[in-house]
Amino acid sequence: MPVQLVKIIKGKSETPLPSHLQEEDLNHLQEGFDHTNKYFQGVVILSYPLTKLGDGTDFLKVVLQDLNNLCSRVNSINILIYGKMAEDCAKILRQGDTFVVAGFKLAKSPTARVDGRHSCHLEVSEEAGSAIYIYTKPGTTAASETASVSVAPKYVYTSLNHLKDGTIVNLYGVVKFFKPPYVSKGTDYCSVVTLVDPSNVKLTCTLFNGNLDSLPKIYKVGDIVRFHRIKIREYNGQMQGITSAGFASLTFDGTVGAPIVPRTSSKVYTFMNEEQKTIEELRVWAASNLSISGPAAKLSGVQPMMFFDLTCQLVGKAKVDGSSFLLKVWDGTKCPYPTWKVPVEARDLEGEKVLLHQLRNLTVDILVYDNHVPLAKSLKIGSFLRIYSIHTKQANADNEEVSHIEFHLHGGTCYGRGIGVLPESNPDAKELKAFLESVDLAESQDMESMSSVDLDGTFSNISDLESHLQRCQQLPVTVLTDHQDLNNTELKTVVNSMAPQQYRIRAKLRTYKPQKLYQSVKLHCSKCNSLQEVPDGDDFDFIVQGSAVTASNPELHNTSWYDSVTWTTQDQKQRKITIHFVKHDEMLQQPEDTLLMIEGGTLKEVYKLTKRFKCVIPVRSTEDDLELLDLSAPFLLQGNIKYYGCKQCSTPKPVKSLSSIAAEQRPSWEPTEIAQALGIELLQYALIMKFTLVDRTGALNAYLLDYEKFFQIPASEILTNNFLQQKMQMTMNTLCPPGRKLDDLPWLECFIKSYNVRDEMKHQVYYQIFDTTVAEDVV
DNA sequence: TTAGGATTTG
Repeated sequence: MPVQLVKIIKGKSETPLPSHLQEEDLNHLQEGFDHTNKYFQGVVILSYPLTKLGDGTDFLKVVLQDLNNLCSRVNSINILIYGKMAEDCAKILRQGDTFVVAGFKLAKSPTARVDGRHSCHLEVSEEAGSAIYIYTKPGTTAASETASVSVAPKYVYTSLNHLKDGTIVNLYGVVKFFKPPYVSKGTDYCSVVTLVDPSNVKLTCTLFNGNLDSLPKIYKVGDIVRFHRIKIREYNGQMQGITSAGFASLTFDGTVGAPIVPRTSSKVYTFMNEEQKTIEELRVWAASNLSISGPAAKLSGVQPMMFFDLTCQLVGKAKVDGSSFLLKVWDGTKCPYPTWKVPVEARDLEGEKVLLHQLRNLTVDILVYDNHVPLAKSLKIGSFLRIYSIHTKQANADNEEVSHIEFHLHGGTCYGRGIGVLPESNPDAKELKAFLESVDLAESQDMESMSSVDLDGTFSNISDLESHLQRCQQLPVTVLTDHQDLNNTELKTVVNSMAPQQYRIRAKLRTYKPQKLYQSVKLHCSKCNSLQEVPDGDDFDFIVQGSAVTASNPELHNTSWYDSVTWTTQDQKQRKITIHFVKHDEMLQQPEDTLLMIEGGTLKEVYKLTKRFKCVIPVRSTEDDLELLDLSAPFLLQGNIKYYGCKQCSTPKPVKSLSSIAAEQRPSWEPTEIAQALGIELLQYALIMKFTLVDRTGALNAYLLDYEKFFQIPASEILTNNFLQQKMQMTMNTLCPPGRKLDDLPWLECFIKSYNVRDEMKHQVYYQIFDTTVAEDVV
């Protein structure tokens, strides 16, 4: 406790000084005396403003008067306070306070002749192990006025709803999101931490430090942190925390009832009963107000196409190439799928050879990329890790019969992707260690006993899985939604017939394209039948930025059907943003029912608004109305779906055409309705795939254009919903199980139509699947 | 300085 504020109750302090300290007389403050375990006490008669030295260190000069030597010629002495202590003292010190200093260094005072004070001065700093006690009378300082206990910590903590731009504060918070420290592009490690507290306000902090150890030791969402001297700034209209000089943190397990042991790199920190209470209160609050169920999984529970956090032990590591690095880890459980082995040179593989061999069926290879490589390289074999947001991917190599699962830690830090080292004292590391010690390696090497795995909870043993596969071989995995009365036509007959015609066929899916299913999502115009790629965010960003150049026309603000709000961003760019909230019955509706139009926002701000409001339409001003932006950008955003219009078929109308929908009894703000009002031909999200179908007579390629009917997954949601991508992958694995011989593939029942495509050069017949859906028990 | 939460497509 380097600086402590003590309140005097009835003339007495309730916290006596440590018993080993003895008071030193002013006259004994001379060079050559031993001042260890001594303290000097005086009354503050003068306190200079806090300043900074040339090297940026905070500095405070205080003059103390010795009340025991009031009659002496020299009865005052200069105290020079450096660093954090100077800053802390400056905050709470008042003239008239009693000031106790211990652990000081004594030096000749260069100003003694001029100021007539003691020939020496005392130098104190936290680094020197000094301690300062400030005794104050009730009502004389701001801190003591609010203190309700006899010992008030010197630190004042600001709740997250009271943060002000440009201040340096102390605060507590529960971790809602974090990126484990990673090597930034500058000189430091960086960690991003989002906190929340009972005021329900969030604060995202960006923390830098050249020393990994100085960043908060956060291991999971729900951990509780105490930050000292964090700087608050406004960024993009929101408060942001950033490390300032002297930043320090403590981190605590967020579990109610767990021991309160601060994790910190700093040797000196204050922590008192009052603060224990704060932690316990935050734990209780978080338990009922914060969802902390992370995407954790054991290797036994992994699925293709998922992102998860893995707590594991490092068994081996190897360099792969410049941008990737291999980690071999295990968690004692077995992955239910064959896992890939990254080929590396034996001499590049670090780790105990015997152990690597023993655990070969239990370790998985995780390939980490780009910014994670330096940290991965530095990991020690045997250490316990938590790897955040590992991606599992299903793939099959050309020479493999069955597909395998790959584990990737992609580059970047989205969603907290990264690697954290757990100390052995960490409860999760302890639990894992105990579990790993209990694993019977002999059993794990017996593949038979390990193969009765629980595939996504559907099959409890291998015979269930087999019978499911058999079912797939007997009953078709796709069914017709119409035309059941038709007979099947063999593929040879189909291929040899004239187009256009329609057929019912029974065939096997030998292969399909694209293999990367996300690549099958396109935008389709049902009017001109054109297909186009889904634009990426960069195009949108470019258009949004371009539109921000047009100033909002104030004459278009606040009409009969919308209210307008304009503000200027606090950042250097001083951008003006205007939002028009569409009203209903002259009233604003609940945000979740509200359509708004935005001018001058950034892509990020647009996305943020879609989280809260039903519809967002980016617009810009003209002389007499608002208009949509270029149609390469979405004209409408709902939730995380972006709606686009066909450039060729749309004739955009002024935005006031929307007022008719706003006037409806219950505006539903359906995209089709909005598009129609705005003269937009809505592009529909569709999955486009090419199926190579075979039967005993022949083969043909048939196209599938599916909005939702075939896979029973809305195509519009595939790109933004990982679960749906996973579901689609599983369906494809049933329709076309990787690594199977043709005989073992399941049957598909499809309805197809043939059609002619002619151009000047050639004539071709194409086939398209329709009126077909994946069987109910396959989805 | 760095990053400024909001998955890659190796």
